Amino acid sequence: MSSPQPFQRVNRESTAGLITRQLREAIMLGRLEPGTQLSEATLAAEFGVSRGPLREATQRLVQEGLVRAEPNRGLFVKELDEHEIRDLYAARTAIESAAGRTIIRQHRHDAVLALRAAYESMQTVAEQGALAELSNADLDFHEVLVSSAGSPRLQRMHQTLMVETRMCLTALQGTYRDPEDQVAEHRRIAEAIAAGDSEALVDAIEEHMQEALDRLVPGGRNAGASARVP
Amino acid sequence: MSSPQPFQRVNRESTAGLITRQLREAIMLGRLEPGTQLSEATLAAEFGVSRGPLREATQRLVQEGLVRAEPNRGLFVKELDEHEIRDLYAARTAIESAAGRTIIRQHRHDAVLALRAAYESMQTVAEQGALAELSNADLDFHEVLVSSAGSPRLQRMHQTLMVETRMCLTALQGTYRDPEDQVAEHRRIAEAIAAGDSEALVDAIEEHMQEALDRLVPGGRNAGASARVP
DNA sequence: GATCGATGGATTGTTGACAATCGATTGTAG
DNA sequence: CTACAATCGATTGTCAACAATCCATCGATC
Repeated sequence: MSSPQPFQRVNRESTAGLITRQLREAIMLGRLEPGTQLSEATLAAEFGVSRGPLREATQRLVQEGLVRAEPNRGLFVKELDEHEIRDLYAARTAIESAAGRTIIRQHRHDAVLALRAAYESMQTVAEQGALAELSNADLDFHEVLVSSAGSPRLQRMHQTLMVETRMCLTALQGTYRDPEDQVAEHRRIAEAIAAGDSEALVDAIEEHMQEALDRLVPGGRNAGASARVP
Repeated sequence: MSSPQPFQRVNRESTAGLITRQLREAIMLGRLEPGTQLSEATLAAEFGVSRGPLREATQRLVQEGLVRAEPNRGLFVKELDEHEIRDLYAARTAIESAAGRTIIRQHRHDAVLALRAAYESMQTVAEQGALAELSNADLDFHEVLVSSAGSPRLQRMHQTLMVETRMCLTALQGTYRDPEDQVAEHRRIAEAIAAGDSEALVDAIEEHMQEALDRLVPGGRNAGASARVP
């Protein structure tokens, strides 16, 4: 046997899949603003397909939580309020902590190397002052973190969360933050894993998420899901 | 203003939603055995609807991971191999630990009460010797655990995992286990939360999941996702 | 003047038929 | 008897038209 996979399976992605990707990206990057109504007929015409595949695509996005469907009313791009954003980051904390703990438990040195490479890549673009690229490198780091855990389910759940995260980042585009701090937080996460210190890892991730939240929801302070008593 | 929600919104569930639920339940309870091919035409005829809504329903299940779609071949009920089951329980560990930690962090005494009620309910059915009911009560406990955390995203991810869990339980229907142990494990989880001890909580959940794994995959021992070196 | 009811426009929800694709079967040549 | 090629059946993928539903606007009545 020569190479294990001489050729990649010819990828005949379904049209629904293609449309899903395009729509998801449009939402993610803010090209479709939150709250916008999506007309099936209009979109179908724009994509040059029938309403069948398009409907399938939008239904996927509904299930991903990026689109809200009001029965017999229409489809609307999901709007993320403060509550939603908090929940998003809580969920990310859960997934990414679990991923990190898994890596630690399995002594995955290759994962550590990949994570170091990821934050060093952040460092590089940070020094170049490419803020947009830094954002991508940031997301890449988290992607590497979760994919290194080798859990398809965690990874799939995380992907959805990362799309929403990108929505948030798009929303506060322009806000400045010290790139060095940003890189440092990720280094701290990676090195906690390298050191096999689960507690330090969870602390690092929780603080990292809190940091992000503070920039996204400047007003609200602690207040978990409850806030029943003032 | 009288009651905050005098009446619940009239629930006109879409036909696709109804079909999705029915199919999901059939898969969950083993009425549709893993590996079975699902014919759109046949199913549509059985449900008495067109292929449109039915297709939408199956696509949802595909995205939930309960059904595998081979392009131009057909739909097949997902089969859970050992690897999948391990991943499933790893993902559950992640979600449920996070849920528990959230409850602890927010000092949600109501959640503790709900959890105690849940395992006491287990205790009751265990004493009555109703094994099928005990299974349900078991799943209920975990449902309460995650829903108490008040995170829509964690809860949604968990629901999917619980359906797969039910598939597993259906598969090993008939295997006996000491009900007292089963209840005790859940009590330990609940009391770790009551005590606010995050570490004890995670330990309890991890052992609980390991216990379940041991019964589901008797052959395989540790071996995470790797098993590279014997 | 305010409330209730009817009409209109637009949207989704649903349907049945058509086309493209794939795997298995069968037939044929070597 | 084996290997290859064409055919066949079945399935999904796709489409355009139809029906049902909802919201907004407008008019009538109290």
